[in-house]
Amino acid sequence: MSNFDEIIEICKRRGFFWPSFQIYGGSAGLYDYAPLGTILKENVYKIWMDEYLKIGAIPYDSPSITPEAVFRASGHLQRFADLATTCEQCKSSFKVESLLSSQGINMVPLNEEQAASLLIDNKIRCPKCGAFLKSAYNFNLMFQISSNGAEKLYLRPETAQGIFVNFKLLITYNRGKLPLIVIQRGKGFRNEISPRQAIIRQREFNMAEVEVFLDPSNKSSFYPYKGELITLLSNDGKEQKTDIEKAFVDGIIGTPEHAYFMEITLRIALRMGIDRNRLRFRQHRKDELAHYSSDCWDLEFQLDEDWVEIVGISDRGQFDVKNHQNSSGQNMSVGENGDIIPKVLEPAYGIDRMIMAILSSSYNKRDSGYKVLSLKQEISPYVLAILPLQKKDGLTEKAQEIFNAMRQFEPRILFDDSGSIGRRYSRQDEIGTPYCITVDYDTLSRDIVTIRERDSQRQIKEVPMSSLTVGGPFLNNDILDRFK
RNA sequence: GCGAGAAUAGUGUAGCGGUCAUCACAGGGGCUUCCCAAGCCCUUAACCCGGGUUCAAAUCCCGGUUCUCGCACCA
Repeated sequence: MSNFDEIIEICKRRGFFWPSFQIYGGSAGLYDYAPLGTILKENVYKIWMDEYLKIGAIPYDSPSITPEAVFRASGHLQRFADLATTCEQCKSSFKVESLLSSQGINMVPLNEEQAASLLIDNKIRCPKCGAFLKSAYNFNLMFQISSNGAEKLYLRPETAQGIFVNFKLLITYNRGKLPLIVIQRGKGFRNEISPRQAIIRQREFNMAEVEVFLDPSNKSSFYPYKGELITLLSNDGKEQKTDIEKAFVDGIIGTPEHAYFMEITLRIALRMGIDRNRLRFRQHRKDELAHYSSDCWDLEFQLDEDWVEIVGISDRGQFDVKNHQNSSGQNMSVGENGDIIPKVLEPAYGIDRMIMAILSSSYNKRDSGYKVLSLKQEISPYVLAILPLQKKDGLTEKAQEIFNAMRQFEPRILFDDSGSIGRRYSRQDEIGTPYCITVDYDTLSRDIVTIRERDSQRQIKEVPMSSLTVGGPFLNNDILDRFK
């Protein structure tokens, strides 16, 4: 089993995520977050939101269902509904548009019939086997949904458009000031041809997007501040471990705001517990840029042999705001003279992939072969488990009493009295709970407990019960400093 | 979407025409043990779905679904 497979096995067995609708055979590319994964995901979102609120971002929440007009303006309608053809002889599939352009025909067919007749009229052959291509079909990556009105509706492939269309309200909310940072978490939907690798490529997935609106004429308000060290792979093929500020000064990263948000992104990933040594920023080649993007740096995570994109930080320029201004007729310019169309930098986070990166970074095996998720305290579904040493002599009742007191101020807490104590420690290790409190005979006689730390397996003994059951959140307790 | 392989308890698996469907782990209950998945006993729990072949199908055949791996796709 690969590292990835082992993590998936734990996630299914312990309840981080499960394939959806299994009793009816399942459905490709859809996953449920199980109980532990649901808490973990909220913790991930919280860190993300915290870091952006810190720098003055304003949050937003728009619908997943989106009318066609929005995607006509954004360019998604054309770019998402590619016309494709399949060779009847060798079964290979191709984009009609790219076949035509390779023959010097620069036409974009508007529908299936037109695409088919273009193929036939120009006697286009299959690049693989040479057979004539005769038919075309619509290859749509957006989910269209039905409604009782005439208007066509789609499930959004990114949350961004919900922000762009309401730019005017948002900039007014911000009292007309640029820069403006708007953040939105939510579901995105893409009709992936072949969903793969559990929660890595899904048809419905969790995103967290940031739209940074900037004055295109002004000097940037953002400048890399820390000089974080990370591997950069630029689109000229050069790879180097460097600091981000220096990379900007050296011209590897094009703009100071791009560098700044790369640093923010790296900080978020590290705070979540993603392994720095398995991260890199990779710049998109010109030919792989999205239709709205002029430059893009992805934060990628190494999962077994593959590099997986977990965040894309894309320079969208004035593309979206301009398009929506033109299509809607609404004036979206800002500034004292009303003549500024803002440009946009977009850090877009794939939350499911970040979760996979977190789990993979945290996964370890002890010498004994038992598995541990060394999740950061902020991220782990539960921070604490209360365990009676044995199930008799009133230890369970005493442990229950402590549990009931502590859960008043520490909701991420578990109680477990089944099996042996060692088994219970292992169970908590496997779901990443950083601390266990053991209730033993000394607790009964002297009101003291033992705290056990997950990664070191070290214990602090003789901790007065009252220091835990009265007061604030468990993680704020000074006693935990003794594990450092 | 194509090609190849696969699908059996919660998880990982054995069985490859006739089995009370194997085993391990996990789960529940008990005995034992006062600190790291020990041991013993009991227990819950599965042949992806539909059709066909056959006296008899988890097993063979045909569809579908899902998964894995390649190719393609990833705006």
